[in-house]
Amino acid sequence: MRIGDLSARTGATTRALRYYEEQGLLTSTRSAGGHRRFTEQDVDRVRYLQRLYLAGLSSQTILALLPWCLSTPTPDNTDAAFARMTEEREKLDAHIAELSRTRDSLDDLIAGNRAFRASKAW
Amino acid sequence: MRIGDLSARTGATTRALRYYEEQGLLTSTRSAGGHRRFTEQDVDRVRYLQRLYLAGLSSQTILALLPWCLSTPTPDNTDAAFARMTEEREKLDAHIAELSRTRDSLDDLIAGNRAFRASKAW
DNA sequence: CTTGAACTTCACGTCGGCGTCAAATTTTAG
DNA sequence: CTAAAATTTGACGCCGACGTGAAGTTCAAG
Repeated sequence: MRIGDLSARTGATTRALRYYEEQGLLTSTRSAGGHRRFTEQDVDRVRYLQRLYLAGLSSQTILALLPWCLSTPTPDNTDAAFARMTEEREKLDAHIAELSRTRDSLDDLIAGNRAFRASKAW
Repeated sequence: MRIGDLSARTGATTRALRYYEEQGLLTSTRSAGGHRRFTEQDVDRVRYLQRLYLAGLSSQTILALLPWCLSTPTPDNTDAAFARMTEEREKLDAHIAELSRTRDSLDDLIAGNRAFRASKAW
């Protein structure tokens, strides 16, 4: 599969796909002329990457988790990945909590507005 | 009050305060020599700005909401501000939901790891 | 009056995830 | 075989909320 095909099937731009490879999140073989060749598995992989990006994880974080996610676990990387994932989960949790607080304060503003509108007969 | 005082009382750096003014979120009078003069009200105003920034709102968004928050409401800007706030709230909600899904999938990965570790006697 | 702290404007640096243009090459269709 | 489409690498652009000097001016204290 060529890069344009992978792009069409995942929705990621070709630029994004090259960026993913540059970051070590995606690998490819090359044709005689140097063009990238991707496989069916890469479609799933890119979709997975997109989910992680959408989740607010950075390339570095994804890179740290990906080896474990995609390869056969070994004692070494299992321990490290476990620690890293737990750490990320906690960060994510904190992030969610912060956003929730923000939402609440926004709700306060909205409630104030609503009350104000209700008290007035425009 | 000078910019350093306002900085000390709000925790915002002087750079940030000048940036707020540049963005139209804060106003000041000037001394004969051109130095900014702030009032007690500005302390509250900056703290309010900080809350909104902490809430993840951009300068542009804040700028759109501020007229309503700080001035006498009129029917026009009340409606606009209400719409804007509601919109922001929904974006935030969607973002939170997305992060929650990611956290869940991360939990799945962690659970898988844990089970794997438990099944092995290293 | 002098010192030095506080202040002024100007303007480049930062980070991440790409967008976008450019010139050269490769692949594919006819 | 040729023209056109796809792909390659390289490199600058962008956004947002400031950080971080730099060079010059002003203010408050002794």
